[in-house]
Amino acid sequence: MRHMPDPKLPEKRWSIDLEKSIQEEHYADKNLYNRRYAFNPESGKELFVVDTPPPYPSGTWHIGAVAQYSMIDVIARSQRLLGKEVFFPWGVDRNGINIEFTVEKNTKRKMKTYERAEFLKLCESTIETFTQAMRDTARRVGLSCDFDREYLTDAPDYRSVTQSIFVELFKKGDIVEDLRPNIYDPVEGTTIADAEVERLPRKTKLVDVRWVCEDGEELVISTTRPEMICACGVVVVHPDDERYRHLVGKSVHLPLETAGRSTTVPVMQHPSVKSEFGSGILMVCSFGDQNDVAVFRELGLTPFQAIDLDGNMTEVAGPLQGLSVLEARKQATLMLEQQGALVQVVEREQEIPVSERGKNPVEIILLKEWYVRQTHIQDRMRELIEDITFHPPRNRQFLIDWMDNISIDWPISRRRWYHTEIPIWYSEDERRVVVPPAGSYVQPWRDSPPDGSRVLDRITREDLGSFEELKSSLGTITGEEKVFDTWMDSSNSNLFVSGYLNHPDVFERAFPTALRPQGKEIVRTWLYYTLLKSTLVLDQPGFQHVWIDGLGMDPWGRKMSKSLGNGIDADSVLECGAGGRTGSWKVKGPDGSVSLQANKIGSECFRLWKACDAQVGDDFQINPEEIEKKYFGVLTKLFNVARFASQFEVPENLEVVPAELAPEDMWILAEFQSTMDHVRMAWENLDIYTATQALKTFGTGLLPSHYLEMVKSRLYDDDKAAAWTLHRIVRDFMSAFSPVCPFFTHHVSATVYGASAVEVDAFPSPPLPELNPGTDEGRRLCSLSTTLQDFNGRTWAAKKEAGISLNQPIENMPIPDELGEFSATLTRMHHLV
RNA sequence: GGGCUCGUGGUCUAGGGGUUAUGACGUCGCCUUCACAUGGCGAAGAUCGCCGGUUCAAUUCCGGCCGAGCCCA
Repeated sequence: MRHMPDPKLPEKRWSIDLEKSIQEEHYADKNLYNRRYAFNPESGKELFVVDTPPPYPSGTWHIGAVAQYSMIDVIARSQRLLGKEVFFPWGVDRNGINIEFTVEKNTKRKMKTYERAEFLKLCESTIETFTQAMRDTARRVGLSCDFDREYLTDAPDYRSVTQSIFVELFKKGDIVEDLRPNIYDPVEGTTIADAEVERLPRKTKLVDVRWVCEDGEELVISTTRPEMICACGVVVVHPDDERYRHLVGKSVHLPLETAGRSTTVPVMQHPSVKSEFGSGILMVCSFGDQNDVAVFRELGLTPFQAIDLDGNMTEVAGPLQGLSVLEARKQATLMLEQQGALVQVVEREQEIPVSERGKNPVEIILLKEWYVRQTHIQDRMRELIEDITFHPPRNRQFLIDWMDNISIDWPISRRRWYHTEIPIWYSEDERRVVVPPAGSYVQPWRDSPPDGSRVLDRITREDLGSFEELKSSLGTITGEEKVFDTWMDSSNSNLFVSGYLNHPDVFERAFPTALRPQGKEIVRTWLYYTLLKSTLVLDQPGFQHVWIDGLGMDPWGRKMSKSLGNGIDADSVLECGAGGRTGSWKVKGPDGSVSLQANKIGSECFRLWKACDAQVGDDFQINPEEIEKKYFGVLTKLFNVARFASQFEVPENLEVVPAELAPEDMWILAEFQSTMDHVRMAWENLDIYTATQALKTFGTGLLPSHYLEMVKSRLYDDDKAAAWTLHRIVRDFMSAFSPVCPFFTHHVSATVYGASAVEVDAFPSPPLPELNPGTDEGRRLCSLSTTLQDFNGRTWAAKKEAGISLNQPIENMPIPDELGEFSATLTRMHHLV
């Protein structure tokens, strides 16, 4: 046997250390990096802008989110491979109450005890350290973002867009100020949106209170909020409830003392009453819950303001004035008891609404706040989103469901600090407002209006003239102190990355934004609000495609959370195997603590796992042991195929098909072209799963097990056609596979073929179009594959049966007639006699 | 309490009205050493959550129930 040249790929196998050194090289050379991945709108290619979810830096990055980002990267890379000019932005969402909490916790001081400017500085420096950790993880998992164009939602350029959009919508009348019931967190002192409310189970006391009608009839009403009696506007019963029909129209006395209001309320009918709950009679207060809000609105009642901004009872509560809500509740119960109006108290489990971030029980109170009008535009939004392709299609339903529930406008003002400021000043008489010109970022709590600001009528929004001219007539102006809800910022992300305001020429070509990838848990917030903005501002659908992924779960299918102790750190998985260190994780399972171990994972294996293991939209279980077991072997196999190929000389020109291809070369090319056709279509459809599965099946199955075994001897004999076929397939395979494993394929292709797979900007074309799927010859050759695999398998099995090694001759293995064209090859391969 | 989604060998997963239900991991047996034991061949292992209905035929369609997840009240 003659000595074979050393393989061009020197490493014996794929390793995490190799992966890391390739990665470091990849990110170190900035010029090269930008040439590969930076957005160049002038390239002449079709634009494909990805509205990357800007992560919120809060210490560690959740592994489920990192997995999702790696798939967004796969999409970005696959679109580049298809020849698109991809903008894969890297943005970081840094506004918000979370960082305020972190600073409060770190310094053990409440926000409002600081100077506002001082507190903002603390927030900014704290969030910057978290941001840096996130940038590192982004590179470690291989994201090909345009990092030089990083945007931060707390930076002036981003905030100016938010402010400009506010001014625009205010002028159009789509943003209004109003005194309305608001969900309010009295502990944090801020309004919050519907979407930020969650429910926690808590024990509460349900008290049955005796009320007395004008005519002396007594009725019993159950309530968990006796302190709200002072804000009661009406007592209601169900229209079908025979028991109480006679009460309708009567007046009942409030069972507690109040101040400055009528001491009786009417009894009316309302269908929202649950007749089987308690006595079936409901007191409606401003505001015990959302249903109360609806009843007040529907019956046209004037609400009372019973709770102030600090969460204390107001004047209307009479003797309870000044008490906190909880104290007032106790006191009210006590007073009812003393008056003999208390029938009974029952302890029960109830889900109470709390703020998502502070976990404080929220109140619904009347406040003057800023709102984005949204109820009037739902029908138009529905029409516009028809044009958006959802991946998977069924996840469109999450959005529709949420939209079905929209009944009130979106409150966007918050009484917090580390957020974008509401860009408005009020005249001394409060009838006029000053707004800044488009493109500027202002902080009205400390700045004066900049040049170019306009004066508007506060109610009619009529433009009264420039601020410079009218300045003296406004009196002392007051800057707005409130800020925006963070969704007001992040729902501009697609506009921002598509060039809105900043790059009008790009925006024209890039909008609707090609792709919004995100998790399904923020459909009702991020996706919904973004689409709302696109509708209000541009009357367009915000996106061409929306790709909604499932959630990362623990190995038992449960949500990962701190309280369950079942979290897995992203970096530990990506670094598993580096420097020979193994990974081990202690995870709390349903039956106690479980120890998981893996030897090597890294980014390529991690990405391959996510690409192969779950379809988009499905929740996925994250188990490092399984990731390694199921997918590291695939990398090893593919690496070995490439390494094996790399010992044979690479033909001068891989584009020119040799004249003398053998039948098995034609066969594998037909199979390869069929695979590649599937892969190309899958990449076009943003279908990562199908593309990766097809490549994996071909690359670890037919190619090595059957084709390589068939042509080995030809390769050793220096057969040019076999070498050409193998190299052409390996090279193009690496290109098609590069979106999933960019560093792996880069290494192989750059080392063996001198051109990196990550730079390929056209999907590899089939070398023999006459063998494409759909052609007769292509179909014929592919149809032989089953028979061929079956024959090879039977032969190997027969040798095993006979106890002989694979390179021993074997008798009585007739080659099936269909495989006639391969008979010489098969005879030589199996040593058939 | 409501809505939506999901429920396929031990584990994860493909599929879809019709003869023996896909693949992977794991398990077991055997093989090999001239690309690859991080390999190859083979075997065992599923009443496709449960109960009804539609149908000549359902795991696949419909309804109910149970379980999981997300969201809402």
